[in-house]
Parts: sequence; structure tokens; C-alpha cells
Amino acid sequence: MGHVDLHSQDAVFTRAGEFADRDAFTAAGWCAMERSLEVVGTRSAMMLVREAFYGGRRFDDLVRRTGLAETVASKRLRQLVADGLMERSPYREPGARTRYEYVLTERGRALFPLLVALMRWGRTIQGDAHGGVELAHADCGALLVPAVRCEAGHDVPIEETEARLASS
Amino acid sequence: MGHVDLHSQDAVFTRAGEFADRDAFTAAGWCAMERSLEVVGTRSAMMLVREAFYGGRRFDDLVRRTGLAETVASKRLRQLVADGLMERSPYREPGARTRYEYVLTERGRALFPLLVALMRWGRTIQGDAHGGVELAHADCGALLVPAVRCEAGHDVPIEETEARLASS
DNA sequence: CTGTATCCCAGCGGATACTG
DNA sequence: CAGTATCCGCTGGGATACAG
Repeated sequence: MGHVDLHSQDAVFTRAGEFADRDAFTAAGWCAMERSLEVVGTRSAMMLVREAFYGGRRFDDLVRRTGLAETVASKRLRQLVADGLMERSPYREPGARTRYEYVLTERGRALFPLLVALMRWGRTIQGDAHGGVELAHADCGALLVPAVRCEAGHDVPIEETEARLASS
Repeated sequence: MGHVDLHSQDAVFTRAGEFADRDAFTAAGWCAMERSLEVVGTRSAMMLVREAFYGGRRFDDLVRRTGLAETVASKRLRQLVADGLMERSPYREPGARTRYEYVLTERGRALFPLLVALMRWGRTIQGDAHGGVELAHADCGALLVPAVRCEAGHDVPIEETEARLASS
């Protein structure tokens, strides 16, 4: 491999430590990404989470505003509750009978960057000739964009990203 | 709606303009998020993109390192190319015969924040008792985290997020 | 080595009908 | 209003076999 990169301008992650061995990954087993996809990898799951971020709480609202079939919404909500992304709790408005509401848990709210990333990336495809909902900073009106930082606070571009096996 | 929020501590997006009308969304049609999910909403798509970020290029590598069946990888790669996330181009190492390689396009590389969000969120579920691959800042070694900013550069928490209908 | 063709199964999502 | 039960088509993904 004398001339390693024919396309060195195409930035990819660097590989550190054992992971520099190409096949080490196979031994690493399930990636954290796949675990995420097991939980929120379906259209219905993300749509319900999105509506929850928009403030939807009641079953009927979630169904109507996602456009999902009731059966699908029902099953998915149950799973989202089981997975700890939402909580189903009873509440009663004064004078009304008891209802149930679905609210995002902390784990569910942790999907905020994921939601922003999905919505923003979707805007870039198929032109911008669409209506649709967009997310903005309430204080200044500018559109939201997903970013990548490290825990030390630096902005991290792709070229400075290192993939390695977790110490664990 | 005198007492609006029973749970004002549960941060959700505020709704601006027409979108304050709950049913305006239905008229807004497909959300950009759903378009994203149409393209990268499958396990195989994101796994192939992930491997491409790790530097995988050849069909054989992508298959082995994702663990996907060849048939699935083949079909998915073709679709990723059709969707403009990857490019398939011939190249030849000196003395070897022509091969093909798959490289991320700019649009594919724009999935970087999405990948980080998925990998990071996946770590938070099912404990941290796992090996697996983690992403870090090569310069300082700290782990990557997804963030949300606005185009004006402010960090934006959920409470300062506003959902509105795109002007278009 | 880099795929494609075919067959198969499981899961997602919708339609319809029915309960509390 | 807030679901559940049942059925059914479509697609994602794997196994096997084959081709350039």
C-alpha cells in the first residue's frame, strides 16, 4: 500500500489503536448505532417523538397529527413507553374525566439533536420547494443546525474524528 | 386555555405563527424528517454509511464489516448511489485489475451529525457495559457529542426552540 | 472479487371492526 | 375519547445459488 489514499481529500475518520485493524470491528459486535436504530429506527417511532417535541400529549392528537393508523400508534407508543422514551400518566383537567397523556422522558428528550439532524438533512434533499415545518432559535429566528463537538468543547470536523474501540 | 401547561417543566418546542394552530401541521404535509427516513431510515443504509465514514470502500469490505448479506448490501448500495449519498467509481491499483469503490459524496458526508447523534444516544441505553466503537476528537481524545446550534451560532436548548411553518 | 437472481420469513404499517 | 383485535400487503433482510 505505497500510495495509500487516492482520494485523500475525501475526509473519513481515522482509526486508532486496535481499531486500526480492519477486522477488529467485527469482533466489537453491535455498534451503539444499531441499538439506537432498534428503538427509534422506524418511521412511526420518530414521528411520535417529533409530535411529542411539538407538544402533543393526547393519543388522539398524536394520531391525527402524525397521520399514523391508530393501531400502529398504539403499538409504537406502548413500545416507546417500555423503552423509557415516554411516560404514560393519568391527569385530569378540572371538571373533565381522567385522561392519559404521553410525555417525553429525559431519555426521549435526549433525541433532540437527532431530530434536528434528521429534519435539517431532509431539507437538503429534493430541493427546497416544500412547505413543511422548520425549527428555529426562538430568540433570534435563525434556523437550527446540528453540530458536532467533543466533551472538551471543541468543534470537531470529520477530519479530526477518530474511531476507536471503547475501553470499557 | 387558561391554565395552559400542567407540566411546564417538561420542555417542548414553542409553536409560532400558523403552526400555533394545532392542525396546521396536517396541511403542511410531509415533514423533512420523513424524507430523511425514506433514504437513511433503514439499518442497512446507516450501517453502510457508517462503514464509509470509517474508510471502507470496496464492496467486500463493506459487506464483511457491516455483517450484512451480500444481496442486501448490493441493493442498498445501489440505492445510496441513486440517492446521491455515495459514488461508485472505478479505480485501479498498479498491477491489479480494475476495481470499484464506493465513496461518500458531500451529501453523504452531511450525515456526520446524524451518525454522531445515533452513536451517542445508543450508548445511553442498555447500560455502558459494552465494547463497541466510539468516536473521539483526535486532537484531545474527548468523546464526540451532538449539539444543536442556530445559524447565528448560538447554542439552542429545547426550551428556546421554535417550530414554525416554512415560508417557502 | 463483485456482484445479481430467486426464494423465504419477520416486521412495519394500514383497514376494518369492536370495546370501555 | 382512547385504545385493542384481526387480517393483509409491502418491504427489509437473510440464505442459497449463480455470473462476469
